[in-house]
This record gives sequence, C-alpha cells and structure tokens, in this order.
Amino acid sequence: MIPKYNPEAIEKKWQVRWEADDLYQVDENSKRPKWYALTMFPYTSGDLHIGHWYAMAPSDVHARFKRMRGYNVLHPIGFDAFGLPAENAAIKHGIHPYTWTMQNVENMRRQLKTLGAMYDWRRELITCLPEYYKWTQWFFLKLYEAGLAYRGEAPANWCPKCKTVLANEQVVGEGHCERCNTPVVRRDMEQWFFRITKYADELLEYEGVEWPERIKLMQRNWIGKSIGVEISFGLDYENVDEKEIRVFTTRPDTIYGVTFLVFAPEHPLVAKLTTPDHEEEIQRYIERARSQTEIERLSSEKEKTGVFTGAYAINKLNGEKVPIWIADYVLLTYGTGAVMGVPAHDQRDFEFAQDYNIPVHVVIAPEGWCGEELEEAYIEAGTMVNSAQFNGMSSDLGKEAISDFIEAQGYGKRTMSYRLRDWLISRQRYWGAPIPIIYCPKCGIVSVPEGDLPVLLPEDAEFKPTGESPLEYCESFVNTTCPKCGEPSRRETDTMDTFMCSNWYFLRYTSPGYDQGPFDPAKLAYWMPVDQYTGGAEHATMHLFYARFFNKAIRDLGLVNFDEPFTRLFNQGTIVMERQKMSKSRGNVVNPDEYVAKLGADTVRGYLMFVGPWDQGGGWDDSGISGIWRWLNRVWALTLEGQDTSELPPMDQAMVDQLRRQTHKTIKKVAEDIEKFRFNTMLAALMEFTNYLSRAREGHSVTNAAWNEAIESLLLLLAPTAPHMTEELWERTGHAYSIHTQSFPSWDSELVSEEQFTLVVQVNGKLRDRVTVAADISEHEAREIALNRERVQAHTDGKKIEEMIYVPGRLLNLVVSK
RNA sequence: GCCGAGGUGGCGGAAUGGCAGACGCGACGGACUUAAAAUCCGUUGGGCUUCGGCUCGUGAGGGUUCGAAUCCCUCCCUCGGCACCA
Repeated sequence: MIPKYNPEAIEKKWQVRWEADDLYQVDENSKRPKWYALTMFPYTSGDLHIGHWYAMAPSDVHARFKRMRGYNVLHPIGFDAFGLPAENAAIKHGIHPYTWTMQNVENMRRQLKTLGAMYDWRRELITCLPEYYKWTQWFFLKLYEAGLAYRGEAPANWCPKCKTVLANEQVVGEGHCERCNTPVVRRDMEQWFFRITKYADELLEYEGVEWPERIKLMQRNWIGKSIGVEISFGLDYENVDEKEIRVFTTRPDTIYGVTFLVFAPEHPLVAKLTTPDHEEEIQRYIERARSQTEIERLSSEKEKTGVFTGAYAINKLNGEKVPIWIADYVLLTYGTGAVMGVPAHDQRDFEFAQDYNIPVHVVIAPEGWCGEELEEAYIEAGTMVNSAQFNGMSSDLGKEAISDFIEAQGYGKRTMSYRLRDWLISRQRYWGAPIPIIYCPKCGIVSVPEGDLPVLLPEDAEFKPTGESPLEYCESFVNTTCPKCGEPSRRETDTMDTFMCSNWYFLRYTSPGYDQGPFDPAKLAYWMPVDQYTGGAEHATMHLFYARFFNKAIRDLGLVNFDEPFTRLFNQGTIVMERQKMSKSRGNVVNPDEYVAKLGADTVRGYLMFVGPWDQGGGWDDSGISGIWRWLNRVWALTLEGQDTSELPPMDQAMVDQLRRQTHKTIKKVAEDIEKFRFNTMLAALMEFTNYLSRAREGHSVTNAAWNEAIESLLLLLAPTAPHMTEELWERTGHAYSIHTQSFPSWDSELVSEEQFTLVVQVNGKLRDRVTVAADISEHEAREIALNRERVQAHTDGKKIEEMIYVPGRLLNLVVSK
C-alpha cells in the first residue's frame, strides 16, 4: 500500500528544511547568469487575500523555472508599509499606525511562508522602518538638489466640517465627505512637486525593454503629447497689464474660424478681465466648477456649460474681436489654460456655440460644400476658405503655412503640449516618510543635512481631524534649528506620497542593510536592471510610470547607469470578487488560509494558475479546486505505484517509443508555456500527460528506462508549480535532495517532430473528412487521397471543382460550384 | 466621459486566419460499498437523424476571405485606470 498524500505534513516539513539549508539564498558569487525576478510587493493592508496569491504564486513558478534553467535567480519580497489605511485604522480603532502595520506584516509574512515561494527572506524590507525611509528622504534631497523638486500651489479635497484633507477615495457620492457627508471643497495649498514633465519625451520611448503594448499605450496616452502652435491673441484693457493671451492649438489651420476664446475658470486673468455686469455670474460659475471632479468636467457626454466674461480678445490674423468665455471643460493644467473656440471644426466647440448662439465660421470646406450651414463640426482635412491668403490650400499644407506665418509675424511659435502634469508628492498625513526640509525665517527653504537623516516620525503624534498633518501639532517634531544659521526654524510637516517609497525598493533588495547609501553600487551593478517584473496592470500609469521617471532622474544624477529599471514586464489580471477588485478597503476579500489548511499550498498554487490565462484575471470561484487536488493525488499515486515490482509483461518497443515521444513533447510544451506565462495550458498538458501515463501502464510492468524517464520528467516539470509535493516524491523515488537544485529537463528535437498529421479535407470551407497522412506528403499526393475519399465524393459528385487550396500540414479545401 | 483590456457549452477556459469546445469543474449513468464518502469507468453545446450523418452555433448587426471565435466597421455589456486607495 502506498501512503496517502498528506500536504499538511509534507509542506511544513520541507519549508523548515529549505529554510534551515538556506536553499533559496542567493549572492553575487555565481558562475550562472543572473536573473532578477521581481514581484510587486504587497501593501500591508491586513491579511493576504487570494488576489495576493494570484500575483505571487505564478511569479514564483516562473522564477523557479528560471532557476532550474540555469540562472542565478534573485526573487525577493518586502512590504509597502506607509499609507492612508494605517492612519485610518489609527483614527478608527485608536491603534498606532506603526503597531497596526507591523502586526499586519507579521501576519502576512506567516501567510507568505505557507505559499512555499523561493523568496530570499534575508532581503525582506519594510518601507516604514527608519533604516529604509532614511534613504527615501535621501533620494528626495538628491532630486531637490537637482532642481527636480519644487514648491507650488495645488488644490486638495477639503472637508470644512472635519477640517481635514481627504483622499479621493474618501470623497463619496457627489462630492461628500465619507465621515460626515459634508460637501467637499477644493482648497489651494503650497505643496511639493517632482518635475516629471521634464522627462515626458523620454518616457514616451521604451528603448531595450519588452513591455506589453497595452501598458506602453496607456502610458503614452497618459503623457498625451500633442504637436501644435501657441498663438497669442491681443488684449486691450487699461486696467489689465497683460496685453496678450496665449492659447495652444493643434489646428492652426482653423485660426480664421475662431469665434470665441475659452479660459479655464481658475485662470488668473479671469478676475481682471471680467466686466462688472458679469462678475456675479462668473463668480458663481467658478465655485461650481471647482467643486466638480475632473472626470465630470471632461465628460463629453454632459451638456457644455460656460459663462461670458464681458471681455474680448483680438485675433491678430484677421483683426476680429472675439468674446472671452470661461467653461469647466478647459483645465488650467493643460496647455496655457485657455483655448480658442472653432465651432466649425471642433465638435465640442460646435455644441458650445449652438448652446450659446456663437457664430460658426467655416474655414475648411468639406468636399462639395457650397456654403450651407453645418449639421455638426467638420473635423477632417479639406480645402481652406475664408482664410485670407491661405484660401485654396489643402488644410494639411495650410497648417504649416499658417504656422510659418505666425512665427514670422511674432504672433506665436510651434510647440508641444502634454497632458502629463508634474507629480504632487505632498501629503498632509502622519504615516509617510517626512519630507526632509526646514523652513528658516532667515535662510528660507533649507535641506536637512545628509548626516541628520533620517528625519524620524515622532511616536507620540496625535491624530486630530484638522487640515494639517498630525506632525503640525507635534512640537518636538516641528521645532528645530536652521542647519545653516542656527536660528529657530520649523520643519516641513507634510510627508511623501507612498509611490516615492515604491520607486526604489527593488534597488534596496540588492543590498539590504547597507548603511553607506541606499544600495551597494557593486551589488546593484550585478543585479539591476530587473529582468522580469510582474504585477497588476492597475499600476500602468501610476507606480510603473513613476518608477521609470525616478530611474531616469537618478541616472542623470549618476546613481545608476541604465535607462529603464524593468527590462521585461508581465501584468497579471485582477481577481474580481462581487464584480470588483479584491481589496481590504472594499471588504470583498477571500483568505487563502482555509484552502491551504484543507488541500495544501501546492493545490492552491496550481488552481490559481489553472483558472485561466494569467493576464486575464477573472471572478473568484473555488468550485474547480478539487480538480487540481484530485490530479495531484493521481500524480502521487502514479509515481509511487510505479515502484511496485510487477509480474506483468513488459511494454513492447512501439509502446516504449510512443512513451518517449509523449514525454519529450510534454517537456517542450511545458517549458515553452512557463517561459511565456501560459500556466493554464502548461497544467493542461501535464494533466494530459498524467492521463496518458495511467493508460500506458495498464497491463504492463513499468520497470523500463522510458517509464523512469517519464516519471522523473513529470516531477521536474511539476516542481515549480508544486514545490512541496515534488520534493517529497523526489526523495521517495530515491533521488538526492533537492529537486529544486536540478536542471529543468530538455527535449530531444527528433522525438518531438511529428511523423504524421491529420489532413483536414473541406468542401467549400466545411469539414467533410479527416485523413491521417505522412508529415512530408506533397500537395499532389494530398489531392489524390482527398479526391478518392468517399465522404468527399459525396459532396463533389456532379459538381465542378474550381479551386483547391492546400495548407501544408493542415488542410485541403475544395472549392466547388454546382 | 476618456484611456486600456475582455465577451466562446450549465461553469472556468482551449483554439489568435484552417477540425470550435483541449484540460478541468458540474451534471447524468455505471462499478466498488450494508450504506455514504473517496476512488475508478462511461456520457455530456442545441436541433434533426434511416445512427451513415446532416444542420445551427463563439455578445448583436454588417463587411473582407476559398475559409473568421480569430481581421475590419458600427453597436451593446463587463472589468481595470483616470493623477490623494495602493
């Protein structure tokens, strides 16, 4: 009798053994090529849920596979530990954010260890510990010294009742505070920014990296580069200093069709230009616009609204006086915060003009246009009309000609505009890395000297609902002296956006505990850049984008010498529960622990990979998990039963040959699928192989070399997916510890080449017959065979064969007519 | 709304220009059992069938092609992101 598969005992046993033997520790002293396999580190929200395992298990399989393929694999883990949820827990449950976070870390670490991943735990890092955030602050100072950090004004969500800044997540319904339901307002504050826009053009390029097209596309659209012209319109007002206003347009060819200008409601010139009779209305409109979210403002579905300021500007090209409006769909952050309105050739302007009775001047004639009114904006190219000396030109040529003219006259210049905005990193919160800046009444803004880092978070902060960071009320923290002149000064009390912490954690993994800098340059040079990064696609325009910017910034400081931090990227899909992304804050989490306790980590790992393509994610449903459990039990039994001595007859040569072919075909399929993250079909191939082996051994003794090769290969192919069970079986089948230091099997190309294939015969595209034929059959032979088949003749008799389409190795399609 | 991805049996999915439904779940039938669980064997998209097959079928509609789940156009639905959740 063979023993039962008991994952509970097996998994714990091997986890202890691997840890005791340092099986997964790696260093730089290896003859193997390096491979840095990075998984996005989890946020310390509480328990790990099944969504975390969905990210971790397959990436571990890939890392293990790379190790078996001969690489020196670094596969580290850590915790993203600063952020809003810890502070919310502090306010709600009176627990200190540090305590809350570290309890979560401890729990998540315990859960992660049950996964059986090959993490090198010596390298674990936690971003909220001073030994880590010291260097987050150090990087801030480096960026500040390089002129990449600056102070500027930006609005924040403000609850007037709670007197606190709210994250977007805390604004619920139609702009209400989640705690007291008070309408949220926007309040301007002095805050810190990183100059990410300086790298906009370089961030559009992906030199030497293999990233999914869809992520690159999202980032490119996020940057939103447009090529166009900045044109100035004249202003003639005694009480206004500015004598002109510049607008950005991608359509200089439509400049003669401008019938109005639109300013963002927040534009600083609005107050000066508005005439007294329009002041009240303008003021009301500005307030309303500021209470709206950007998504609402930019919705092309909702009705366009706007208000006339009473002021006019001059179109310098034709001397026309055009009214100046304000409208919420114009954003101060894009272009110059003002746009020209050309209703004839822009749909949004067209709708706006219709609503407010603004004239429509056609300047690009559609084909066959005879001066009639337009039903909708004509946005295509055409022939220029009503455009002075440019009449008769194609609009494509006109674009260049008018740009030249504008530049020659000094009315403006060709330029680029970007949707991308600088990165606001200030948070009026406690649980983040303090920004290491001191405000001195004499010296102004002063950096904290490097030797004084880290600027520690005070332990005794209070979490009062005021608009300021809790640090503001912590006298021992705020009050300090100027490092330059010694005068009493105040510290910056805002902390940094947590995306700053995740900008460089993967650099720290290369040399944890290093205290001469954020990383040991020699070790960094060995491991970086990351060879394979995996994580959720929801980070496309946030973390993955910030990290690229940060890398380029520190490269220009000479700290690293590569242009991109992540050479290959793979984004797994999202596990959805109750139609939403699984997350603690949504309260729709499923904990993996009970599945692990019942069926073992190997089954859970396998099931998460089997449910579908990894990049697709999907709804969580555990109904199929027993399939993996049953399969692993069959593998267990198949492996151990084979060792029984048997008096059955041996396999004949044909069976042995077929067994070897199946083994090698499976090796090839599994290797290629893991390499490309196609785990679901990889497991299907292993299941088919298991089914095949079960049948093959029926009625035969299995004491031959081919059988041993098959079983050995099966265990090795399964080792990355089910590391515990295969380690146990490896030992029980008399192999030396450990299966995880073995090489991945390779396949014999002769054994995987097909000798025969199934020729599909179609008549008019419909399947009519199948014939097994030799792999090297000629087209002529294929035709002969097909035409002689009864089933084919039934559909061709009495009809004329017009054409025969032959696809070698696949099919023959007979095209017939009546 | 904008940007990105997706929609195939009762369910998860396979097939990405050439055999639709691999593999697994579930369901049904059988074996074993006093019984159940577990395990093993078989059947399983719909309709028709003389049991040889025929026919319909991949969100909806149209198109390209000898041939479309796959490519193109229009529409519908779902998911992720939209700059302070991370």
